[in-house]
Amino acid sequence: MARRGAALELAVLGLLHDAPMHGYELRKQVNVLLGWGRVLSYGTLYPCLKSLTAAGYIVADESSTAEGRSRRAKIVYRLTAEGKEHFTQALEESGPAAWDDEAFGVRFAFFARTDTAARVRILEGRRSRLEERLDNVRRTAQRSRERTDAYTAELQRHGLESVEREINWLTDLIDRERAGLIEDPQDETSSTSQH
Amino acid sequence: MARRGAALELAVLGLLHDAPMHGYELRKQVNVLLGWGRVLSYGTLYPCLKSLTAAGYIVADESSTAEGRSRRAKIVYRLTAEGKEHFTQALEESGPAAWDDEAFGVRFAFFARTDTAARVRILEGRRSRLEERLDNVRRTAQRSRERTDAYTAELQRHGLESVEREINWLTDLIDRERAGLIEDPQDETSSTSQH
DNA sequence: GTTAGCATGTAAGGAGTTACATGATTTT
DNA sequence: AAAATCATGTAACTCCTTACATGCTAAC
Repeated sequence: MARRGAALELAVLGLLHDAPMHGYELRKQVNVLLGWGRVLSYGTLYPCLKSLTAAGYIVADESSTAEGRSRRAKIVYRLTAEGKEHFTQALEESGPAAWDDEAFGVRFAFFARTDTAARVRILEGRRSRLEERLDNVRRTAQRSRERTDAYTAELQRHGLESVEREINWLTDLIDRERAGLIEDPQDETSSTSQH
Repeated sequence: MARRGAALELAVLGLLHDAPMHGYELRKQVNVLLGWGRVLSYGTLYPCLKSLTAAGYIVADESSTAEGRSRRAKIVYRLTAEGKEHFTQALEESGPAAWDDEAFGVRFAFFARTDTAARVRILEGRRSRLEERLDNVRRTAQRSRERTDAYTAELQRHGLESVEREINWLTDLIDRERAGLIEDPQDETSSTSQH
């Protein structure tokens, strides 16, 4: 596994883990997880559902609305036992595949079902990935005498600032994880969540 | 035009407008324009250069290093008159095609060669696109009782904050444009352009 | 002399979009 | 009764990446 399109599959599996759903509803939820206003098309979602069905991770319950014939079926997808197993295993993975731009958001969304150690590993991995990028950019920016107009400089500045902010966010989250301020929602041990 | 892959073509044209370059150097520069640490592969760049050559917008100067035979050629690409024309025309376009995530960065990078009116139109278009997204997300977030765990909420919060920050950045830039604080580098007439 | 960076490409395939095609249900 | 939203899919296409294949040139 750890293919490129794994993020979508994981999102689907995780959402169906919460509750069975139609493809239509699923798409909206996936859009939230994928975040930042990008919308997933049905042309991507339905083939994905098909392949997950073929793999045996989900099943399609067609409630054929009585007489069955001409009516277009409404399909509710739900997770199988194998699907649950697969999802759980996928959540253990805390290596580079979980740090990618795409995958990270989805992994983060399911942190409630990920154990603390893995959470910290993922957050730290993500952070060092971004830090790497940051000084990569900074190095090449110095080295090559590049296009020096004010707009290019402003674009660069703004980009760096955004990444720095992202890194700070991750640092805060890591600190909070380590301090145990974010509790496992399954745990009933009193969580004194401090904003 | 205004195809999806137009951003890369525009970037190449714009960079070659500054100076003739090897494909190798071009890639590095494009990476800067595309920003945020993404790197363009040769598998994308060279076919693009080929198609731009076929279109007559650029020419490939092969300096066959004397005897010409077995040596692998080093190729310097440079803009033709038609390419220059095409680029200039492309910069006039200030509609939705210039507000896309991909395209916007590239358009911004060439703002020095774009007139103030078009700059403001693009910045405003970009801003309203982001605002649209923002309250789209906010609306759907309220409506559907969705996954309520702390991590999903935090992800959402962080995403919204980032977009808001982006909008503020754009607002500042628009104000500065209108106040004429950023001058056209070519212009010597002190333009206090007040929209 | 060998590593690192410079330099040019191609073939296969993956991930996703757009546009199309169809129909049911709810709200106004 | 019309409009909006819910709902399911497919075919063609595009952009881009990965992996491969080749060779030159400077530095250590």
